[in-house]
Amino acid sequence: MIRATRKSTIYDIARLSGASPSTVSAALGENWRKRRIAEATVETIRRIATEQGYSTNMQARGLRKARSGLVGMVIPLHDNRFFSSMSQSFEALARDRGQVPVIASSMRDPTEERRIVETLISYAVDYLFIAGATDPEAVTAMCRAADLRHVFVDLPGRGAPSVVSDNYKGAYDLTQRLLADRTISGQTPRDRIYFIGGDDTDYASACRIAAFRDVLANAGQPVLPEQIIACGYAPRSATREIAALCDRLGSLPSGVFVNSLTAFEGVLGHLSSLPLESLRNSVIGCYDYDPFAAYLQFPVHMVRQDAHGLIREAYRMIEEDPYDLVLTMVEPEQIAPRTYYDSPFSDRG
Amino acid sequence: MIRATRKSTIYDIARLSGASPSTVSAALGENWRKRRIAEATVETIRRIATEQGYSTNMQARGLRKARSGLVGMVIPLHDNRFFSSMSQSFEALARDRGQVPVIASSMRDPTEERRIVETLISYAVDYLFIAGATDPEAVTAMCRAADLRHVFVDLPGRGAPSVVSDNYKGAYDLTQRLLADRTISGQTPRDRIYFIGGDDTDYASACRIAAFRDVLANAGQPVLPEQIIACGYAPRSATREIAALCDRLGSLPSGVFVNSLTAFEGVLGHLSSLPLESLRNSVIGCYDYDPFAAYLQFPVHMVRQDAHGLIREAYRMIEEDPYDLVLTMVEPEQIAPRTYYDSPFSDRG
DNA sequence: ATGAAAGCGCTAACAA
DNA sequence: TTGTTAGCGCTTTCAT
Repeated sequence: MIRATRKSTIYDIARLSGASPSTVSAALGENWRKRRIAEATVETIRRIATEQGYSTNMQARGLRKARSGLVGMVIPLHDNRFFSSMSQSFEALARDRGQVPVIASSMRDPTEERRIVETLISYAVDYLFIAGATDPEAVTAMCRAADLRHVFVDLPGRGAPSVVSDNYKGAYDLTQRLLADRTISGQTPRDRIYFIGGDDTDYASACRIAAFRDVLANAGQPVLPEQIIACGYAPRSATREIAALCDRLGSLPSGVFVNSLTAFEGVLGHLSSLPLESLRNSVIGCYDYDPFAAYLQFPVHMVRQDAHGLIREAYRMIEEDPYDLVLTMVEPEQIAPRTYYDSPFSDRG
Repeated sequence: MIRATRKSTIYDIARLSGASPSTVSAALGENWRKRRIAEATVETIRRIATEQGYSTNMQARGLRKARSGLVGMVIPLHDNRFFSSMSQSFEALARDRGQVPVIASSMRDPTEERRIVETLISYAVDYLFIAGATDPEAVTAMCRAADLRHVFVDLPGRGAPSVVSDNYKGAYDLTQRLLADRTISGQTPRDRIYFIGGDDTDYASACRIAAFRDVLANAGQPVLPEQIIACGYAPRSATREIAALCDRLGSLPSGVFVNSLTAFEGVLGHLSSLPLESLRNSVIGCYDYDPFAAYLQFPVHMVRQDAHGLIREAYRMIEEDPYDLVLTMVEPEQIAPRTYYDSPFSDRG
């Protein structure tokens, strides 16, 4: 392997062009107009820079300017439709602004989250976006100390602007649709609608559960404790819980509100062991969207969160002056069963 | 909003502790042993640093050491099961090593890819991983000039070590399974197996097409040009092409090899408009895995690529001395229809 | 066992 | 229109 020569610096270009380092710096940057560098000089310098394969050392620039050109985002995990859509949008918007996105996943672990924020601050990111924060107060404290603008996404914090999905409305509408689609509406345990999946201490789930309760209460079918099965996000536990529920009831309940794709994956693990017939008298909804889940052999009502809208709003907030502590809601979309949905990104493979 | 005080530096800590900046630097770092700093001094300094909420300015350190602690990875897109799994693995492995991962998506655009590599070089990343490169030669040229270790993932380059999925074997096995599962095996157009989706100029697709041809040729059913429909990755075009094909044949063909999840999403758009009965005499396979696709009303043979294995190998390669130009293959896994698959990540929501 | 000083590559004030 | 200079915060010789 041939060892390359040292990367060239503005001093090399200065020497080669006969100009001074500061002239080179200006000529290569945006502000050569107000420094009144002769156009000819600029051209020569740029030509030489290109020839030498020069590129700005961003660490040096960042050190000098005390801004890095990096923008950080923390997400719970990469391997998730919703969050990876956020990443895609975030990257596009950051690049539009000439910034370099750094996306890190916290695995929903507060310690890891703090470590990541600390690291991003060390690298002097210009802004920080935190999606699904596990400890918003701690994040705000760290960002305040570093004088860093930040914004919460999907899960709000009180120390910074926040942009969240309208979970209440999304769940309200979904529950209503389930109610409307049900064939039976008695009051036996089997006739009820059950909520399964998620974590009720989690902000988003709490909102959805509240909406679920409200719709059913308004319909004169107040929710009993056993109708809320917040068994986490793991497919496995959802499989176990839905199986246990079916056992208790003697059949599938008349309706199931599944509170995440991963829980739905688990529910499916059980449903697929049932004869298709037994699904006829049940209505299924899932909070979150997956194109394949939309094509199962039974209809599934889904909710699609607007990841792009969330990030767009978050960027708006963080760039806005004054930098207000407002809470912005972004509405999710209801997806009818078997719809072929056209996402901004699903056209790329 | 309360404006925070300036971030503290080693000079602040030096002043507060009565030690010199260089002592502080050493005490805060790893090499205070060989600098024979008194243990007591180290402790005092660390205590004060913690009190002051000190954290290293990585731009300054990076500038001085000429390494940033950042590791870059380029992927085609975030919003994709396979690539986002790679991101997740990459992040974990980078963090194990105390590095900070920066993941950027190229949208499969060579210009964008070059721009990203350029940017990452500007930030002095320590290593660069390029997944699904569109122009490996250009990437290698840039990395050589910057004396930057890099490795190609999923799509090989000749200028650096490469780790790729064994697309030939994955497709070979999948095609054989389709062949074995078929009920008919005549030679009419309808009795053939069709390959749909992907881009035949793309390395991975080319390997898969080659395997597809070979299996069928070996079975005495040489592949005709019209059996290969490499219509890209967009769901839409797959829908159009499968519909056109069914039109031509008067029914679904006896087998379909779908060459990506997005193409499969499109194929599904058409299949769902057909009576379930008409699928009975067809066997469907998809190169790539999705848990929901595994639960459709008809059996789907799938192939699951080992994203984690790819990244693990890539890291091994890039850290190895000597840094050899070898090509490593990682085998994908065949997933039987309706399998409930337990991925390393699917247990998290 | 510790301090002083140079310098990484860049930008911005200030001079000329 | 351009050059000189200081300094961002850190690490690393080289002295002591």
